[in-house]
Amino acid sequence: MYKKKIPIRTDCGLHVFKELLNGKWKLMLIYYISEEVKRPGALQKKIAVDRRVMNKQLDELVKYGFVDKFSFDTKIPKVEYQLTALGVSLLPLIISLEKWGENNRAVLEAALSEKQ
Amino acid sequence: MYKKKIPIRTDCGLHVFKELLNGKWKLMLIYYISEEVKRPGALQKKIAVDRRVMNKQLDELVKYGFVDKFSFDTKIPKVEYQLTALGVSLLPLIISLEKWGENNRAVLEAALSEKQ
DNA sequence: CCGTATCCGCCTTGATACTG
DNA sequence: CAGTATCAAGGCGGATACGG
Repeated sequence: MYKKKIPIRTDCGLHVFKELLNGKWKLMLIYYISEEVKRPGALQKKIAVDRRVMNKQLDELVKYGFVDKFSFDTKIPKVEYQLTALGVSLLPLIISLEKWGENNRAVLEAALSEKQ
Repeated sequence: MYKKKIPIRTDCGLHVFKELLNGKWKLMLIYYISEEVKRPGALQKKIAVDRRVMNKQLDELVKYGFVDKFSFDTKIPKVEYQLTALGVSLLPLIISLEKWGENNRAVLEAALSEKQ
C-alpha cells in the first residue's frame, strides 16, 4: 500500500490496522501459524509465495510484535514461528474477514469476469 | 496492492476481501457514507484525499456493488452516495477493525518511531 | 532447510491544472 | 460543485541465483 506522501494517520483505527498489516500474505501467515503451521517450509507449501517475500512479511510481523521467531541452530537449520498475544488478538478479525469473503466470493468472481 | 503476477485466488476469503477492498480509503469511505456523509465535497473534507483518487475508489465501490451513486443534474451539480446491502454488510467488520486499531494504536506509533 | 542479494515491472497514490 | 487528463514517484510483489 502506498503510504509515504501523506503522513501516516495514527488517529484512525482503520489506518493503524492497515499500516501494520498491509502486505498480501500477512493475515494468511498469522492464520496458518495459529493452526500450528509454524515452519517456513510448511508455510510456503500452504501459500505458494516467494521465499523472500514471505520472509519480509514475517520479519515485519516479528518487528511489530505479532509473532515470535525461534531459530534452532542445528546442523539442519530449523525455524519456528509462534503467535504472540497481539497476534492472537487478530484471530477473531481474521476469521470474520475470511467468512465475509467466503460468503461474498461471487462478487469478486463477477468483478473479475467483468474486467475483460 | 500488487496483484497481477499471481492469479487472484477466489478460493480464499481473505483474498476476496482484500481484492475487493484494497485501496487506502475504501473502508473509510464506506464508513463515512454510513454516517450520512454522502456527498463528494463532504467526504473530501472528512478525509484529506485527492479528488481523483477518491473518485476512483468510489467508482470501484460502485462497480463492485458496495455503494450506489446518484447524480442530480441540476444547475449546481450534486452527487450523493448511499450504501447498498452489500456495503452495509461490511459495517460490523469495519467497526471491529477500527476498534482493534484504536486499542493497538501504540503498536503502530512504536513501529513508526523505531523506523528512523 | 533456510536466508538474502539483485533485478524488474507496474500499480497505486498524489499534485496540478483545466472543463462543464 | 464535480470530474478528468496528465505527470511523477516509489513501494511492493515476484523471479532467479547463490551462500550458510
